Amino acid sequence: MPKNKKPKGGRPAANFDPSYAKGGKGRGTQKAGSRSPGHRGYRPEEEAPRKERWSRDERVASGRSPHRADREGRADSSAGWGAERSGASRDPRSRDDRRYGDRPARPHYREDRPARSYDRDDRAPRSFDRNDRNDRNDRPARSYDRDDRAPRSFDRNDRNDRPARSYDRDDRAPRSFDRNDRNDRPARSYDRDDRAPRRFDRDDRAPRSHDRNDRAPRSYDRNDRPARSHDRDDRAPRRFDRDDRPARVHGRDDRGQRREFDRPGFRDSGRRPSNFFPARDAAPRFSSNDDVVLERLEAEAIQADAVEGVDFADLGLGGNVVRALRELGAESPFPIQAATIPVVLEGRDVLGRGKTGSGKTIAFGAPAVERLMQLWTESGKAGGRRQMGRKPRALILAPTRELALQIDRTVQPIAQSVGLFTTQIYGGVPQGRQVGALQRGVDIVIGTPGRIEDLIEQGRLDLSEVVITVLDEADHMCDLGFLEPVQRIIRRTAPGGQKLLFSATLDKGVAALVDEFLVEPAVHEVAGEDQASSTIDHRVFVIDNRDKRDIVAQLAQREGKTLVFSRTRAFAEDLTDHLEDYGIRAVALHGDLNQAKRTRNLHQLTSGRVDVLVATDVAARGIHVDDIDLVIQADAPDEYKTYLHRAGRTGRAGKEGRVVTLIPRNRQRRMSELLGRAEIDVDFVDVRLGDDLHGELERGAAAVEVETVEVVEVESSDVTASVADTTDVEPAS
DNA sequence: AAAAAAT
Repeated sequence: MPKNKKPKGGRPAANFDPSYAKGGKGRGTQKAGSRSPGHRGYRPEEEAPRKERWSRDERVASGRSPHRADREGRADSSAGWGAERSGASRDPRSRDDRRYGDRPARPHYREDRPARSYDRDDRAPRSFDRNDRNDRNDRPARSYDRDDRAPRSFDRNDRNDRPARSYDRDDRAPRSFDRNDRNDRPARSYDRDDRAPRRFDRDDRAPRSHDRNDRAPRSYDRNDRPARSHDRDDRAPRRFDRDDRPARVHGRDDRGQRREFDRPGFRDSGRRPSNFFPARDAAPRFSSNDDVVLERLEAEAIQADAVEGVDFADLGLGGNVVRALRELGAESPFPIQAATIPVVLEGRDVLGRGKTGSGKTIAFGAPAVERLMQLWTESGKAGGRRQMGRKPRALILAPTRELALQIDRTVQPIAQSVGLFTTQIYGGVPQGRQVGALQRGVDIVIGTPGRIEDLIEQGRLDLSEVVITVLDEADHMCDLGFLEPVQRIIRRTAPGGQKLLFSATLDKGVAALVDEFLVEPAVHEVAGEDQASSTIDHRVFVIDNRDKRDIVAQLAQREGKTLVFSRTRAFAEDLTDHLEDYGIRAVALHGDLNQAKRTRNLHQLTSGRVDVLVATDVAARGIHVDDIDLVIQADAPDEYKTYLHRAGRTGRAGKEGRVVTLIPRNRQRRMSELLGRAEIDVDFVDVRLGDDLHGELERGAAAVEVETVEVVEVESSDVTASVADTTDVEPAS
């Protein structure tokens, strides 16, 4: 769709669609949005074909309601709940008409969106045959042998006509042909609902006695902490003698090796790489309390099989919340949820660790909502309608915008079920809508540190009544660059408020926050959540670095969703281009893209419109996309935690997944150490361009299963094995 | 190196 058809008043024509004026279905009326009533339906936001792609994600990303607004004034998530349902049911029109017919004007937003004709897919044709590109089935088998390949006439010199690279793919020249030409692509459901019920497989659980009273006593050595204003007198007395703690129920100490690193003096042993916990190397202030968090984490392990027969109501959640969870697809609690929900409801501070994809969002989101509701009731303020300017009472912080958005997708319906309002506060989108929501009154703020601080400084966000603060990916939020803003934000919340820290890799790195803000936190993890019980198959290919892009392409040339990690934004772009050169539809996700594109590109993967997403570590943590079955680490991570989080984008909720890490020869030792820290045992395989890589993956899979079993035995009988030795341990087979 | 504010 070329930019043509000048609209009235010099408004940008980008979103104007001529077909619209020709009388598409239900388009006759002139309503809000027609700038000039005499003009034939100038309503840039209502151009028919694009509507289908105006997804929930995009609405939410722009600060709008996840709901489809039926009329003005109900566009933010906090304004629309309930009304949509009842309004929609009375509306005699078809669903599509309801969806599109009355949409309020949103020119200020739509104009932010790139014009369709600048879409990545509309780029100028390259010199090879485009028609083949999108039909993977018809394309002749490709030899990945470099010399064999037809010279790529689309080599970089052809691209001189491209503008300087801004990573903004919308700068590209328009392409003439229509998107609808793509009928030769394999059929695909473009209509996947991101909020589809969780398809978590829960059949592998064993029975459990859900008895909270036989929990081990906790140990504390924090007598120096100031008393907390909160009323905690009803708590059971606690022991302060750490040695009294019972041994872990689970025989194997799955953190034993990591603890080796934490021991004083280990640093001097020469085995510790300098980049391990760099922040703490430079910050001796943690030294005395280093092990505290870790020790407690281990003390509170819940058995993974202990949730059999327990439902959310048993854990103390109210009927509305339980129903909301059911609608989200969560019928019964996962272990980490069973562990943390009752404790959060008690009002205690909680540190929670559950492996990637284990359901942490609900583990903190549902009880936070329920608790907010209870506090509200106790204070006698419940039941009233929304009050203007009601200050937020819960805050959820996340490290990336995409994660904040995703958390809101889970928490908002839960909050809505009890009449509470949420809003997202993050950067990259105009703040007006977010501020508007705050002015109307919001109960739960979900966002990223930068914009939250910004709005605080502007005096538009007041956290003084926040009594529940959640840090998702809490260890990451304590990394250099994040920690200080996070501290400043938490200091703005109500003193004595409840704090919940969650992460799959929660470790002593959160000590800075724990010491300042938490009081006698309960620490929970799920026992036996180690790599041996993982559904992820790990592989390492040792490659020649100059073949990296081609090997990535060869690996990504497959059915199924693939997530590729790159260390830098520039390489993510480069790889994306390279994949497209191979005819693999791929999009990028990194911080050089504007937020609209980030959201859109991620949605391209979740919706299945592309199979390959090339991302920086912006996508490493927390992001859930159904059915990613292959993660390719084009660049190996530097930290074992990064490895675990990236790998955790696949194999979620008991599904199978595979991770392939590409490393050059000279990185084998470092990689081996990293994997040791992550407690993953993998054989390295030398691989060359042109090898049957997928065959290699399949061959590896069977072997790994056997090895994994062996590793458990080795480690459980020798928890003191040094990390450096771990990957050298050869299975008996 | 990346992420997180907007300018």
